[in-house]
Amino acid sequence: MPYSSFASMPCTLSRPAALLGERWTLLLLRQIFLGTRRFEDFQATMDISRSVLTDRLNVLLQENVLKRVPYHEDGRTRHEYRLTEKGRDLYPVLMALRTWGEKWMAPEEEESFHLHHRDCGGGVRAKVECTECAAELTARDVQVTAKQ
Amino acid sequence: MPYSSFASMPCTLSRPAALLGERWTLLLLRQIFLGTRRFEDFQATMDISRSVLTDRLNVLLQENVLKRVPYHEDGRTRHEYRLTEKGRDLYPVLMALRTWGEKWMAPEEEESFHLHHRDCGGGVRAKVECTECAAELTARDVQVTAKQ
DNA sequence: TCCCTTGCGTTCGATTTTCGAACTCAGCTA
DNA sequence: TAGCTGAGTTCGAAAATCGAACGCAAGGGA
Repeated sequence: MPYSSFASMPCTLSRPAALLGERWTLLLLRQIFLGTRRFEDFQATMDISRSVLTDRLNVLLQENVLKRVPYHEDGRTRHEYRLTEKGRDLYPVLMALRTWGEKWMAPEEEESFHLHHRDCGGGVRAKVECTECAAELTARDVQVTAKQ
Repeated sequence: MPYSSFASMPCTLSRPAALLGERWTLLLLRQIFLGTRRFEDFQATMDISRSVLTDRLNVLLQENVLKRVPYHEDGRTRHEYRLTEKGRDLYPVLMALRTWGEKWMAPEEEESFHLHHRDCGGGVRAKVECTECAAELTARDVQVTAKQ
């Protein structure tokens, strides 16, 4: 079973994991959420090779995580990469990574960006919760049952 | 800048992203959360090559996401791989992936596992919330400011 | 004692991915 | 006309991954 075939496994976790578990994809999404939209800017800020950048952008376009949007500059039409609704919905994944990174991989100095809620100025964190009782859940609170 | 150097960037998102954005690592963690603990079982369920499996397990051991725990079977001592507290804390990341996968990549048939809260039987989902007002947040509700 | 099995790796040559540098191409601009 | 710029494409070299075979230590059975 090659790595890519996880993309077709009947598991709601393994397919996203196969997509985002490709080299550069998570870092690319991080840049996009930070506002980067153009090929040259991805190349400059991440220093990814151009061919791999092309490939990753195309995969995300195909998966409908990104869309190409035309814009005008200096009188000519170009395209930029923007998140679709599906792409914007990946925000909790990135925030879960950040929340984890802050707790467990933070260096001595503090983080380089501050995130806060526009309305109230509070901090931001990812969590898992029960859809019924709204309790915060850890792996131990969750029972896994194979579907019959 | 090679891919691996993101591991040392002063960003609480890019370091975890560089770690989990390595091929197989997310899928390996998925198996571990599902209860797989032994080398042979990882090999059998994921069909990853043995050398890469060795490498990924070692990276996760080094990062202190996993620990080796001795156990006895047939009178001899062996080791299994278990999550540390740091590793268990990755649960929200995996659940965020799953929540996204369910919404956006679910095939016609339903998922192969059911997850539910042990105490009340409710469903499980990942979300991002404000640490002050507890509102659920999307990317648009969050302001990013560079730390000065 | 000798041989077989098991679990857990390591080694190695072949195949895939990724890398970096150069090249292409279209549409301005001087 | 020549040059510049954004957005790729191409291609040979380097790195990562693959599958299959090998190693090895600790039982168990004959």
